[in-house]
Amino acid sequence: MARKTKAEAAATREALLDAAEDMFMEHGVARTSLEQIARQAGMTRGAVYWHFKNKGDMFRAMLERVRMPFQDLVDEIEALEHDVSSLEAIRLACLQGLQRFEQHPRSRRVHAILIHRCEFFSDIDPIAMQQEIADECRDSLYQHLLISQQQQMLAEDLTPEVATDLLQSMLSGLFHEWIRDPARFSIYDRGVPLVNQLIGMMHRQADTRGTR
Amino acid sequence: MARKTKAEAAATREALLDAAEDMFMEHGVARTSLEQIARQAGMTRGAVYWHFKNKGDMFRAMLERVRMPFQDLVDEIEALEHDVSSLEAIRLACLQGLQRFEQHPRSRRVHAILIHRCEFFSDIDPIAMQQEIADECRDSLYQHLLISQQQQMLAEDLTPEVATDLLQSMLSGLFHEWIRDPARFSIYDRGVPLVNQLIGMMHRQADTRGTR
DNA sequence: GCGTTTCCATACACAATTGAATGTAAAATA
DNA sequence: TATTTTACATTCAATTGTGTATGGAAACGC
Repeated sequence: MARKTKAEAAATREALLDAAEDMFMEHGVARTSLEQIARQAGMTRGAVYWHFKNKGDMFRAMLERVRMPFQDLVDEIEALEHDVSSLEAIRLACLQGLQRFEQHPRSRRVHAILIHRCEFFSDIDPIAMQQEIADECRDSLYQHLLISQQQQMLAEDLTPEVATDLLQSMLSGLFHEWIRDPARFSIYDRGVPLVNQLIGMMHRQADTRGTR
Repeated sequence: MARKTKAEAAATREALLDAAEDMFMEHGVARTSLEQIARQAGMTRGAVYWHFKNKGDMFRAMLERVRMPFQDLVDEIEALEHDVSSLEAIRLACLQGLQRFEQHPRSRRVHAILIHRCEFFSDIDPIAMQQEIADECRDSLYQHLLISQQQQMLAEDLTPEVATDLLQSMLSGLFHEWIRDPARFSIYDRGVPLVNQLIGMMHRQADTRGTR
């Protein structure tokens, strides 16, 4: 086979990763062979083994195309409008995150694969990867909720630890329910009221809501 | 090989399922062969193919040993003490469910396998199975929260739909966080304050009582 | 323009599983 | 007790996927 331009080679690499996403999503990671991926991309296994060491290496590369740490969302919010309370920043960051998932089909697909379409294989541990993502989100949430409490924003009977667990669990559960079948409902439409309601309930009561 | 007693045969069937749990948990469903399962149980593949049609059939049998519908939990609560409000019944059923998971290692293991150790294979669709379990739980929650609202137990700004989504998402997220690595924390210890806090916040305000 | 490197196709050897076929001795059964 | 059925073990054929080795033509560096 003739050698390709650097740009062409990079394009086939992307095409291979696209094909991997397709097949992983449709048949699961374990049940798709490298041959299937190659043919889906219009190539042979030779191309796969040229660009990647093996299936695990391919999987890692696929994940690296869609990283989106939660802290980045908060940073974006605070950079955009820097006079919001930390609790409000969290709320907006959550909504922003929901919107991202809704709008980036690649991110959605890859996460769906990570969570529901793969198990152990070669030197890959998807559960540890999920753990890492969740921990990062959780730490970020906790830092900001700690500040919220110091700013007297949290309800009096609510510790930042419980608040973190609540938000983290709710977001995680919402995400899992949605990613199981994204066509079933819009994570944004269902998530917005949940985030607003929960953060509203966490807020120290200053308005007229909740009179007896 | 000598023929076994009916009781002995049933015992080897159970032993095979136990072995399957072990190997599925340790190496994932796709990466464990029927030979590995058989040897783990001290048998050969002949025994496996006698008791089960194939790996998928084995997987189904494994799941059937640990079914625990959420509605059953509520029924138990209401049978035990029949003069509690529906909101309180939900709360107690949640706590009961948490305790079950903590106490029944087999249930924990099988769910961990269903969620994190398997993907598509043969005619099995684990995601659909998770969907089924989640839907059953969700429907049950909704029915009881609807009644709670009719009994004027819910906060005025809280619809039963949002309440259902909140509780379901929170429970689902808590469960997913925990099942990813059950040794990390106790789902009961972390879950009890979450359930109490969330349901407390959902409750129509009658006094300034905190969590308990 | 020439050697070198790159990008990929083709071919091959090897291991791992699967399902089914067959064997068999003891338990059920009548 | 004679016969049938059960509960496995053993063996075999066939498939499938993997990693690697090899080849070739075009792109790249000089």
